[in-house]
Amino acid sequence: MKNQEIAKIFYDIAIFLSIDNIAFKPQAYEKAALNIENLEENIEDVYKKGGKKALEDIPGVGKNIADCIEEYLKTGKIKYYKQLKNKLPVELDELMAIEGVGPKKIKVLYQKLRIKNLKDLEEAAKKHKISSLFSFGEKSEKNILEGIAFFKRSKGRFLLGEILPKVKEIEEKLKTLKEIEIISQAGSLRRKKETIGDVDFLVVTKNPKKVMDFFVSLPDVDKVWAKGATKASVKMSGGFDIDLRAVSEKSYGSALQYFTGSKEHNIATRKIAINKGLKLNEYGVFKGKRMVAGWSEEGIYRALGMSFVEPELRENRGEIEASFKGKLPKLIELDDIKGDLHCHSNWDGGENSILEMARSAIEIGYEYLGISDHTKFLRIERGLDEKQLEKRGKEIEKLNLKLENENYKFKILQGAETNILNDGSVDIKNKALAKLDYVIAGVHSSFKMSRIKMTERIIKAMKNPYVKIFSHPTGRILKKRDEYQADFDKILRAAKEFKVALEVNAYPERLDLNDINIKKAVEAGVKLAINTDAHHKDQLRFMEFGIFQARRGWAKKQDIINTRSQENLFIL
DNA sequence: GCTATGGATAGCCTAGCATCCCAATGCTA
Repeated sequence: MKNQEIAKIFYDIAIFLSIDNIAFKPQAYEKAALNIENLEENIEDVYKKGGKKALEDIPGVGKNIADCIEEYLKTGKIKYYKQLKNKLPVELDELMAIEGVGPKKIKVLYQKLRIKNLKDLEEAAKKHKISSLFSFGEKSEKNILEGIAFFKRSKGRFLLGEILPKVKEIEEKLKTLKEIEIISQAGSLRRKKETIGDVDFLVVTKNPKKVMDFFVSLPDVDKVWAKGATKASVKMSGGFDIDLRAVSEKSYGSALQYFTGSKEHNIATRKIAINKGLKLNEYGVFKGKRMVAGWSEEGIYRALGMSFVEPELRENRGEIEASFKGKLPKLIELDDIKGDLHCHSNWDGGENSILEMARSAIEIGYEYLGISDHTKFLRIERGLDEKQLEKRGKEIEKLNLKLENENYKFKILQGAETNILNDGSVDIKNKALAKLDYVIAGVHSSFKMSRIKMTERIIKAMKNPYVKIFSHPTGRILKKRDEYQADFDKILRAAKEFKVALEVNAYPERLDLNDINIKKAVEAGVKLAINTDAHHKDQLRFMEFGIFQARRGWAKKQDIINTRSQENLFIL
């Protein structure tokens, strides 16, 4: 789909325009980008069906932007974008990825030091060329170096959320080849890790050559790293690599087990095989020369005396022992979810009306949707104050009546995502909080507090009797910002004591809590809420990423409050 | 640049925070 490519260009144009202090246009391009990014239909199809007119029906797309889209679909280029890029030939992605570096600084860095990319930036910072620049100082230089170090640690990995849709598309294309009898994802992708290094596919075929030929000639293949009889490796236009391996049917299970990993899990399973006088490799489980298992993964584990281990658990973090004892958890599934408790409407910075959000939730099959708009401290997100919350409450009551009249068994809940201020208080008065169905509290400012202060700040907010959910509890942004410093064990104890659920934020850039912290919470008996933090109705679909994460953290249905019906949500 | 409405023009985009330099700017949510 060209949707993502076009959205990306418009996001870049927005940045270029804001560098030049141009008013309003950046927001216009950003808005168009967001809507194109979230468009369910292929934008090429939209154009084919209805021409430019149909493009202009996309919200935020007017005549000019429609022209750009048309130009891109016809020529693969947008001249306007090229002009902007020529004027400031820098790697926006790389530079913007560094926290503390934004559009204006990028311009200064280019004009004064000809810094085009991360490499230039790092060199300049190390040579202390930056601290002497106007509007920069020693601290900015230090922050830039720290930012680069952080970026490097997470470099070369892709967010599950950005890669999975592309992988599904490629998988569908491969499935069209009749020589492919079975195809499966493998590797960290199948284990649903939050970031993915490269994509692994495993296929069963009697004609591997044909499969390999087809694979390396897929339209989005940029470069073929290797191509052999049973394995090929390519670089895709999206920047990520895909490995494809062909195996025979009788070894499919063992190959899948082997290529799914993790490495640590595999080392452990192979040791178990040795202890039982067996040998486990990618071709099967062998007793001497006799193959005793290999066709199915279940068979592999059975041969080792284990029950099947879900891919998300295969990290050698206790799943092997639990499997032997028959104590593996029955993991939460997407179908268990009855509603989403964290999303934003156009009352704050969100894109869609409350009703549009609700209708999307109904379509998914939810029983309820909690609208949790930002509150007043977050001015940029047009956070609501007490009066606006009251007004919104009346609107929600009306909408609930409307939906009831349409015979839906569905309820919109009144929530709010309040801000935990530096002193641990919440930015909305209790009297107003009391009128809501539930309250979320989250940290949205002053991330660099000391560990002790931050922990106290959070725990104080949890003590507020109206706060039911602590949102994105560690504050990290994948590949961009580390967690803030806080004592998570203390927070867990407080969550338990003050009956606050911790959020598993499903937004692909957040996935916060992470797997390890989810497991800690589950073990501590702290309840969790898997929420999308959707700012657009289509983002309610992010729920699956929260589910993956929760599964990696050993969470069961009972651990998650929004698997319950609405009346029992907050009995913690 | 888009949307809404008076159909050519207004309105949209804010505030806290860190840093840099001691008032202003840029970044971030």
